[in-house]
Amino acid sequence: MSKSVRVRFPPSPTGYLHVGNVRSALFNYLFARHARGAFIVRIEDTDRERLVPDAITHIFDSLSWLGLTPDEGPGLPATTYGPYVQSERLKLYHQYAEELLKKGELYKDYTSAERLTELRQEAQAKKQPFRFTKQLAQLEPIGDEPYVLRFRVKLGSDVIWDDAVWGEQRWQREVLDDFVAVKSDGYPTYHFANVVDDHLMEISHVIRAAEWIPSTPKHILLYEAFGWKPPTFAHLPTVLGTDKAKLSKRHGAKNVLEYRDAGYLPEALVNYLASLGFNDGTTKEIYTEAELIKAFVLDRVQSSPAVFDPERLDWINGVYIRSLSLDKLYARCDGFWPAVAAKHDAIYKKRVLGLVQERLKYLAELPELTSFFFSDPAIDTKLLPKQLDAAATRTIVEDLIAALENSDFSEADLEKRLRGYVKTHDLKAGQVFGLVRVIITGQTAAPGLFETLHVLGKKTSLWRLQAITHIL
RNA sequence: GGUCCCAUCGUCUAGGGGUUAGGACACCAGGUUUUCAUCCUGGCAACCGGGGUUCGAAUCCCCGUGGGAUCACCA
Repeated sequence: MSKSVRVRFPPSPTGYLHVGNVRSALFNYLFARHARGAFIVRIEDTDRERLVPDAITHIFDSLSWLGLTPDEGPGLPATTYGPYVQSERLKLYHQYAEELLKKGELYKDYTSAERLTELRQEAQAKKQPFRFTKQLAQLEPIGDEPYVLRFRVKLGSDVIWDDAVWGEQRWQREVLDDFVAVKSDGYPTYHFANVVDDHLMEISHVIRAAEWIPSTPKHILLYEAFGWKPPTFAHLPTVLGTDKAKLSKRHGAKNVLEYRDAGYLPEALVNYLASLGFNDGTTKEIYTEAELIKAFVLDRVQSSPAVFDPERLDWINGVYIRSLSLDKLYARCDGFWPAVAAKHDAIYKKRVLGLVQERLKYLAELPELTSFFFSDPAIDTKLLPKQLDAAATRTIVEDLIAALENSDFSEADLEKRLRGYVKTHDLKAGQVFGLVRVIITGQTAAPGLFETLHVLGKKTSLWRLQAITHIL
């Protein structure tokens, strides 16, 4: 048995979890479960300026909605690895920073922000890549200005790692710059805190988005400076928007809770997200979580970027909605019914749901699909069959009222009477049914007519037919 | 611009020295049907280009092109 698998998902509470982020969380989760290892959530709140107050709540709500339950993390029973919030680990970072400072791996830099911008602009003007080195640093204070701790990148052999997804990666040290490890406010940067924590928490695999590839060499240098063994790195392909650019706010990159609120099922989102950059080599499309866990291996993670396709998500969600039993689906519909449905009981709503289940792509469509079951629709007379003039329409409606007056409103009887009427009057079924459909539902597209009338009931159905005669 | 990465239908992808290059979404057509949806059947649609290597390349190599990521006291 090799060293146990421990992976982590380290969100920063500077924003909400969007689908790109959560894909990383999912892959970590699947990898951990597959290997019977630990899935750890660590909050990286070292950017004090951009903290978003309710982001942490949002992040945990998102993970729990998707069922990505952490084994270790904030709010969970304490372990020797905790705490799992970086702002509570400051002493640790200072202690390790001190160690590197003594070793000469870190140095104090008093360079001002203005000076830094100036240097960058100069480099820009000369079309040279800007690379901060110790020669550029201001090693002594002029007054009482704050300093940062920079990591000294020494020249040497290339930094190499064997990425579990991308294969061997090789970086020349010349292109790396002396990055900041501890900021002037005393907080560590991502690079520093991340490495210290991953080591202390005995993280075995760092599975994160591909945008981290360029900073991985810095992390490796840090491991080297400490004399620590780096974890295995596995970078996940970027998730792109339809315009092929990295998914972000400007795509309206929806955050996870927005999908919840639109009535996507978590298992459907998980299924879809898992297919973004991973497949098991079969033609299987629909996976339970257990199947994903079983199938998930890093070997089969893609290195080419994947475009997020909302239409495919809709399809998968529809598949899941259709596969649910009526009771189970009903249980998920809370909060999605139109307001007018409130005064109706569960039995009635379930019957309605039964009629629209196969038409739903996501639950937020419920109101537009079902509102006429709960309140009389407004009738747009332009939707009535154009082949019939007002007089003919009126006659048919009146005949129909008479024909249905004695019906028991079972689907079978409804069908018998309506078809019978069409036949004896030598009319077209489509025309008459279309007419009734618009009168009853206010729409030209709706569930089956007999089922609809049956569920709606005799009183409401006849009432709607009668009402229309007044406006014809 | 520097560095790095990526490249099979519009999209997600399978495959990979010799295949009719497979599946799914979307789209189109037909069937079922009272509409819509579901369901069934069929169709459209791809190996970025050029050189090599090879008996043979979409597959391996090189170059080009295109796309992406990243170059912060943000993560």
